[in-house]
Amino acid sequence: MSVDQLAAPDPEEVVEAAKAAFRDGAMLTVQARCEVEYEGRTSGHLGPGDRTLVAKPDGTFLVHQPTGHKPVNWMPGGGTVSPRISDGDAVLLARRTNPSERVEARILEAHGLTRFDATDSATYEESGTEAEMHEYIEANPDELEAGLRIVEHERETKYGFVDFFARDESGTPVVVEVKRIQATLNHFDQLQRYVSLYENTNDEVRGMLVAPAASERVKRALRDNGLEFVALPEFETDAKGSTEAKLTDF
Amino acid sequence: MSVDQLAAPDPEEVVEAAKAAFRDGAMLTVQARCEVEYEGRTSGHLGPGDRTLVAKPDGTFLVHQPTGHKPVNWMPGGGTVSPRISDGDAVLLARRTNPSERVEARILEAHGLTRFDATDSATYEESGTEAEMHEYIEANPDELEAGLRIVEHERETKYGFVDFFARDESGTPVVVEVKRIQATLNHFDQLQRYVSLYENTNDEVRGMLVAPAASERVKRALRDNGLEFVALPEFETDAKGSTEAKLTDF
DNA sequence: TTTTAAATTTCGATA
DNA sequence: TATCGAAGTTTAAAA
Repeated sequence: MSVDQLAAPDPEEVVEAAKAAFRDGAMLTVQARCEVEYEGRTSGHLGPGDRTLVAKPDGTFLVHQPTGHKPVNWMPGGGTVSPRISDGDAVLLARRTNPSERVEARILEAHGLTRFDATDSATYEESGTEAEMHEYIEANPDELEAGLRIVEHERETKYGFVDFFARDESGTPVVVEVKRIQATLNHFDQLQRYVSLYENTNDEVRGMLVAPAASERVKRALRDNGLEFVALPEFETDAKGSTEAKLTDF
Repeated sequence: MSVDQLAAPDPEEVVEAAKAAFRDGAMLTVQARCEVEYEGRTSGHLGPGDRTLVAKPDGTFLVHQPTGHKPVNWMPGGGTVSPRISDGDAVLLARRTNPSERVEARILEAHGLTRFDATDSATYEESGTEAEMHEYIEANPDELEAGLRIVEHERETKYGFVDFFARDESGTPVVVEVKRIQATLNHFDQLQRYVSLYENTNDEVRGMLVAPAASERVKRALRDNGLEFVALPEFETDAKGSTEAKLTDF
């Protein structure tokens, strides 16, 4: 069986099970009342409460409260998790270097513990990414503007990469920045930076921000600075249709 | 006891336990071989493999592979998770609206299941944030430059918020952008955007990027555009010292 | 509800 | 190894 469960383990059992799991490359999940300390890029403390702790063989360590998407404390992979007894409690210490940081969970009471010898060779296959949007634009530049020709994709400049370098019908250079999501002021910044680069060497250059949508403030910033916004609403995606379809299963 | 564990539950047991947990506001953790589908802002598929599934009472749903910090699939809180039997398998469907999206985990084989009636009233207390850096600068403007006076904190402009609006010893306006981490080109962009606003109405304006450090590329971009970088190295934080101190515990 | 910017962002690609 | 930009980013605060 690939799973071993312990109910209400005492501190020594927690440490033994954790050591064995890490040695064997198994995932560890602990339901516990615990306190947590973090020290690293910032520092913080979390007082006693019930949380689900997850430790992975790659050094990932997660502390999940009963609500919220993000773990309240965590350590990304690359480091190590070491179990020990301290002042009579089981303590899980996750550490890494570069940046140097540590999360320490003091287990005041372990309610449950599960060791999971998991094997997973599958990789996540995703579609609908910005890369696909690039492919679409490269194949259909007319969708942005009639007569637009793509000259170069991902052109490197002194200060960064331009998504597309193009020319319009009259041959004027056009810098194109593409976003998969609603455009933000930071995206405007990026485009502005690229365009100002070309303006230093070439007076005639257009800047075009392409996204499914943009807020009014972003549109005004673009307009005020002689830049253009092109909406590609067909790239707005949600699961409304498919959700409704599946709901008929019920 | 606040934890109930099942070993190798069959599909009906999984669905019953999940329904009961969601009804009672308990956390649910399942170790299982499963397949996962996502449809929403993008779409994706994950073939069969061993993962740890976590469902929270607020609708949060996480699918964790044996490696990596981020869940391979997830649903943030605010929606619902509904269990059912489909083609003989237990299926957990997490949905939400705005944006409309869904994650469906088909459990091919449940190795373990834990229901956790968790109560956690503690909140995370953190220090070392950008807000604290702002407080420090407001109290110690001389650290940025002798004679600098802070005129306004978080001044709103047409294109966004300026961290500090200040004046130097000779009365020249200074726009100050503060970053807690090493400065990036995007941070330079932001400062450039704010400064260009004032340049339209006032020829004399200085732009100052304040951060613990900056890459050479960022420093060059600032220099080339008449902007300034001020290093506050005392805000570089890591846990090196404290980690080494604690290591003496071993 | 929408917008805005921070985040212990993480992650992947690239030089 | 550093740097840069995307992300199903999430989250919290402000308008």
